[in-house]
Amino acid sequence: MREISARAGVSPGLIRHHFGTKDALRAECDAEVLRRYRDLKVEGIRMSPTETMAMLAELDDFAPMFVYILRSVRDGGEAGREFVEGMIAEAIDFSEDAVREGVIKPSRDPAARARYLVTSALGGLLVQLTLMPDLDLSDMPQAIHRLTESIMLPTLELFTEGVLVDRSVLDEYLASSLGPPGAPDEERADT
Amino acid sequence: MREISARAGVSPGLIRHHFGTKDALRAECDAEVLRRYRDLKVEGIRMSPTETMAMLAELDDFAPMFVYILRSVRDGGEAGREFVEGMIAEAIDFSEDAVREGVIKPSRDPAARARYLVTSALGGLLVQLTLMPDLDLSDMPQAIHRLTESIMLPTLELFTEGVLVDRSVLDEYLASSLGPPGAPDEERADT
DNA sequence: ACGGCTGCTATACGCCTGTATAGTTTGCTA
DNA sequence: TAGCAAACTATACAGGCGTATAGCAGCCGT
Repeated sequence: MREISARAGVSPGLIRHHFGTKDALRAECDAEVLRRYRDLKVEGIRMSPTETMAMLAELDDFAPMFVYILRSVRDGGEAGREFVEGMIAEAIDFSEDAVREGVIKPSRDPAARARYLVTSALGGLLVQLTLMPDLDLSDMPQAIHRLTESIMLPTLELFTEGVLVDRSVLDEYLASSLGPPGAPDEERADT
Repeated sequence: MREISARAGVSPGLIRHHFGTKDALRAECDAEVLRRYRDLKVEGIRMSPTETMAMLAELDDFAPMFVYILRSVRDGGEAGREFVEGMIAEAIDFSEDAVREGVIKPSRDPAARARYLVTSALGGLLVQLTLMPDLDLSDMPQAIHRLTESIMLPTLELFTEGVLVDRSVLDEYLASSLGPPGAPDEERADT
């Protein structure tokens, strides 16, 4: 609180006068960031979550917002969850279109794949950022830029070629979990 | 400190008496966990990082250690970094062998791929765990079990089939970043 | 039996944090 | 210009934290 007020150039009491409690301030900030993110998504052209993230990170204007979101995710608050679930929902929609357009392959469980891809991308970024020894908020955009670059090649390799040489592991899994082999691409109902 | 001592059933003063400062205690705990992890890796059969993580999470004996590690990674301390870098190093070795044995495909940048795969897997797990609304340490093993299960299918799909339908994106990237097409900067084993 | 060392507790100090309250300045309007 | 509400400050209070100090019980070699 005191640090926030100091950075704002006001006394600590004032921010309490305006926002009430600390949690209330946090809630308002969360709502504001969520709102801006949604606006961004609406006004922009249809982008994959990965593209959106890259854009958020590159543009200096959005960088603070981006680190705010990453922090929210890391800290596990309600805002973080909302953001991630939002991205997953977007990813599901986006994949559906992309599959229809013949850009990406269909999945046996599109929702699970979207969740997996979003959390992996977000989490991977988060881990690599938190493990950077000295990370100043000022060179955040640059750091993320370098990161996305170093991730580009492995991602594209994995996304177009996979890693495994043959299908045996996948087929074994499908056989053991879906019953008879050759079963249709149907997600199994969890008990 | 007080909570730790309470759980240990001793007075707060005692733990300070034995360990000195709080950071010293933390350092000893970090070292101990790192040591146990290394022992585990040495005594065990050669496992991929993913297998190791799954095992860590499933066995109730190792679950506390596993959440300790995850927390360290999330909090970005030295221990977390050491752990992640260790896993990456292991993954590099492991992939080398697996490539040699014809199990996984070679990469244009094996180190980058290993880093990408480890941080994604770890980060994805971390994000999904963090975003679980009510997470008790007692049902941690179960939570991780469910998580690994929900991740299994997308992972296998992605690892054996990829997501992209054609190679155009990858090829464009390779062309633009490596100069003239067909000029590999590292060993290149095309399919 | 006796110092002395070790394991251990009780209590308090100083610091930081979020919060509350009283008082002061500023700006708008009657 | 007077008055009043809103913006803003100064200061204090309570709680939690890591830490420091003083004291007590039990074990040990001599």
